[in-house]
Amino acid sequence: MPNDPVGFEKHDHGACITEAMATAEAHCRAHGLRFTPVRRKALGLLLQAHRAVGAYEMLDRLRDAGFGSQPPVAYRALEFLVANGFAHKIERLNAFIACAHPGASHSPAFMICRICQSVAEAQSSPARGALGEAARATGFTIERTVVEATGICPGCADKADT
Amino acid sequence: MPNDPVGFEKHDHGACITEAMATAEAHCRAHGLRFTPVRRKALGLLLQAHRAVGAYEMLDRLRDAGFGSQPPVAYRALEFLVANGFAHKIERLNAFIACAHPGASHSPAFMICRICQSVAEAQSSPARGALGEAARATGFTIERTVVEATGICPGCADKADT
DNA sequence: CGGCTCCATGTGATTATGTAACATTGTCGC
DNA sequence: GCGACAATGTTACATAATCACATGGAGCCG
Repeated sequence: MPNDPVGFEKHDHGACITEAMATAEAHCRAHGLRFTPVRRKALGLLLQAHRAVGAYEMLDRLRDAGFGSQPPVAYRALEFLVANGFAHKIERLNAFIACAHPGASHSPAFMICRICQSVAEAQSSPARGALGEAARATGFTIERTVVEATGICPGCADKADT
Repeated sequence: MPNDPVGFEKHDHGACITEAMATAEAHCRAHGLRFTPVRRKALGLLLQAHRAVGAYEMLDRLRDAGFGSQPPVAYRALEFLVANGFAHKIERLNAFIACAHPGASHSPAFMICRICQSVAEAQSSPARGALGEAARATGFTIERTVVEATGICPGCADKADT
């Protein structure tokens, strides 16, 4: 597996982590949610990794950090993060990634590089466009959408050119 | 599990099956593909079911029909159908469904009812819209897209009104 | 025909992913 | 403190998917 850098562009990584944690912290306080140690650790790990992380990989890290060692430990923490918009599940990869725009209104779309597995998050408005039209036409009520594109990220495209 | 009718509208089911099989048949002949008994049976089962079918459910039916009883049997047949556009994988459900528009250019979008699990297929053009814009902006090359909306189908909305 | 190659199939074994159920512990409001 | 409820931990299990290797049939070439 390649995959260390990610997101297609460079970040001030440390700052982006601290900020995301602070945002989550604030959101939980504001909404009476319990941002417990496992959940905090799980979000920290996702932010640190800065890529899509499988539930069982998360479980390993959580065990290393002294938490329980059974699957539900990881799944519950991830479920909490996803439910509250701090993370997203990438269906194509059966993996989870920290949200890149916490707080934003959120109908995310993802671009997944099939070479290096990196994932970038963008916004989408699926209700507009062909899908929304089809939904209105048939009487379907959209509650949530998954939009995931697979392809080649700029970094891998460059390497391939060589 | 509810789920017998599906697709949100009524069909002439028999005719739609025969036609889809014929289309597949023709496509294979034209492209030198081998439309073998397992593959034919698998497509038939998908069309018959007219809903999303898991790989292991497919395996059961194939075994009943006298084919092998190990997972690869189902996965290989499904892989063939998907690769050639006769079926699609619904990532949200880890299940497969017969293509509703075989032959069409194909960038499908799905509407999945969270009550009755029914699935309808629509066309999408993800390259236009917010996602395409983001891809162009970052230099990402889109090869394939997954677009899946979950929500409530008209049938279940009616029942809920009661 | 005989032999070759390629692809498809069958099978056993294993890995990966995800849930159900239930006991225990901790937190919060009263 | 006490009752209600949320969160955690663990056992066990269910579902989904892949690897590796042997067998068998279709088509080609000589």
